Amino acid sequence: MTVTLMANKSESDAATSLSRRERQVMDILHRRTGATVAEIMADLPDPPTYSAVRSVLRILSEKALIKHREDGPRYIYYPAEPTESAREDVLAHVVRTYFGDSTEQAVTALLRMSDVDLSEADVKRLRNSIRRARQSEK
Amino acid sequence: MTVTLMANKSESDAATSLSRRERQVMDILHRRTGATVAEIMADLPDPPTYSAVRSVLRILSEKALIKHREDGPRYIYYPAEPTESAREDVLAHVVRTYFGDSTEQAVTALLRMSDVDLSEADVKRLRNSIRRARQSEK
DNA sequence: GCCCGACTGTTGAATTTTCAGCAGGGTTGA
DNA sequence: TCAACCCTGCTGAAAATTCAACAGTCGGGC
Repeated sequence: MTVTLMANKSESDAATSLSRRERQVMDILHRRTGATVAEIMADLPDPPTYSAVRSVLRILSEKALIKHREDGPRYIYYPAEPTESAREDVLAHVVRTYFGDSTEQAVTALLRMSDVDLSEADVKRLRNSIRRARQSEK
Repeated sequence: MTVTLMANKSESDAATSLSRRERQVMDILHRRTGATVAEIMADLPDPPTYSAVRSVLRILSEKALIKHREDGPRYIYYPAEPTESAREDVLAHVVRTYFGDSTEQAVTALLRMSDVDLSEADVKRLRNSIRRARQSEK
């Protein structure tokens, strides 16, 4: 039997090992589920030049963190790992770092933040979506 | 009357504007709620030298993102903004970036990930903790 | 009292990240 | 068909980050 232990410091951190710009670009690609260079540039804080953006994209490609498809004359870049998969990693990181690994506290904070009132109806909806999600993954 | 608008791209990003090491160190400080240089160094991926860590700490101090108190002969560093406050920013960022601003989806993912079953008892517990949290903030 | 060890403050260099300019190729519209 | 434009690929430099070495200070044990 083989057991894989996650070293306490690594966390499979393709996540934390990115540079500032790299991370910003990845965020944009997840938010927009794909974007052109122009769109990325527009969304970046302190927008750099077109060339600068393309440099970051080249590096992300080399690291195999993004892919692109052609859309007429231009490229549309998107995350190599789909957003749905990345979600788990991100949530795990946040829960561990900011909530002492307590999922419950994280959920509480989320609901509180968003002024969700957790009425009966909401609970039912949550239950259903969780159930559906579980079903569809089998 | 003065109205402050949040530019759609800024998100008050003291968060996304940090360098790789800076972010890693901030994460560690939040996780441990304060740490010595030695502890930080031990937790960093690809641990650099003692001096390197201290450089990052100096920069974070200059940016007023961390403080320190003395503990006998050494310093204990901790985030200037307490973890509780930082939580909101982080969650908002994650929800926006990875869940299309849908808090509900984020909650669902969290619960699903952690195999929480959302029984009656759990719901009650959640309700209570939210209620308590709301009370105590008034 | 004195030495030893551990820690901080600072300086400057190596490395990485970020960036701009230029050349080449394809697409579009007249 | 042809020209203008937009986009990509690439190269090298500027800027920022990351790092190591050194000097000084403080506390603790002998």
